[in-house]
Amino acid sequence: MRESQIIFIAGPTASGKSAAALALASLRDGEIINADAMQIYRDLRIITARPTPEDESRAPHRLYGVLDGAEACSAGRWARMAADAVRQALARGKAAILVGGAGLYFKALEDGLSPIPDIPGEIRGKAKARRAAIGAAGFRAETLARDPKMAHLPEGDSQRLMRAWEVFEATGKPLSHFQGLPREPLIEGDAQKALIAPPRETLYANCDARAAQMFETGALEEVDALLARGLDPALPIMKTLGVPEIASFLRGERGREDALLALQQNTRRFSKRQMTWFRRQTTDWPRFESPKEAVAALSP
RNA sequence: GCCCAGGUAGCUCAGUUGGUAGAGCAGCGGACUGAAAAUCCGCGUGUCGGUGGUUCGAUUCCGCCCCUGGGCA
Repeated sequence: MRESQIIFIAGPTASGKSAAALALASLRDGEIINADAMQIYRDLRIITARPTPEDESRAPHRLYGVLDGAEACSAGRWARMAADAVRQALARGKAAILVGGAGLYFKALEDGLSPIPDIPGEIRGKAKARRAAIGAAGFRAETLARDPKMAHLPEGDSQRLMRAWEVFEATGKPLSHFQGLPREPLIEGDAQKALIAPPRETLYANCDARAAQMFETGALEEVDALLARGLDPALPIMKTLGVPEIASFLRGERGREDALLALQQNTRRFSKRQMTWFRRQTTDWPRFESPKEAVAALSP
């Protein structure tokens, strides 16, 4: 019996996932599919640590830089695109190697998401305006009136409260109603999984070094170009790690060194959050301290 | 060498008229169903420089020592 042709490689930022995927792609004759929330946008190659054009040419890479920054991706949209990419790879007789740091994305693909109708974009603005008008506490109360099962959400969790508010606004039914419906996995069969979880010290050192390197290799120019587009600041791409930090430097609000330190710190915090997710949510994934070990374990 | 000011959490500091201490930042833990590189929630982690003394009790008062900064020589 041969191993699964679907492979999941997850890990926090700067853990060496991309290199592991590339190594595996040649060993397993696979196509690499992005499972990262920001590398999907084409505007920010450097700051999202997307594989270089040379690396991308060494094996098929899917879902990298396929969306314009003016678009908003989502876990659901990604999962549908990823499911297609997996099917296509398998149809070509290739392994599908999904790599990324977005735990929710893997979960969405593997378990499926509840069947919730698409919510029109305008409703988001409506929710935002409503919250601004009646305040955080009032907005939470109004949302709980629409969906009492959201009571576990603190008033500060604007995003989840707005989501619940929006779903009711658009469908007339509580979000929890939809969440109670069965979910359908978007892929067939089990995937082979590997979590790359380097020791914290190593991980943090990698985060720091990589951020410094980004500053030396065009990160500032890249963000400058993004800002020049004048996109809606609420778009996901505008919240990419490094964009706010570098933007404030470009505006003259802080020094370059200060911006770098902030990016390094925020990157470390991000990787810590990712590790919390993986540690708690992917308990059944085999873990490896280095990309090398993960590759070895997944090799044919 | 002398004088002065300090030595309290990883950092910057507050404080205790004597009852073993608390803020900010940093850090750590956690939640997570279409914004997830997002959005939130929680948690002081400490030989109060060292050592003697006074005291029922010293981080606090006193002596000596060590260290740091400034001044005078």
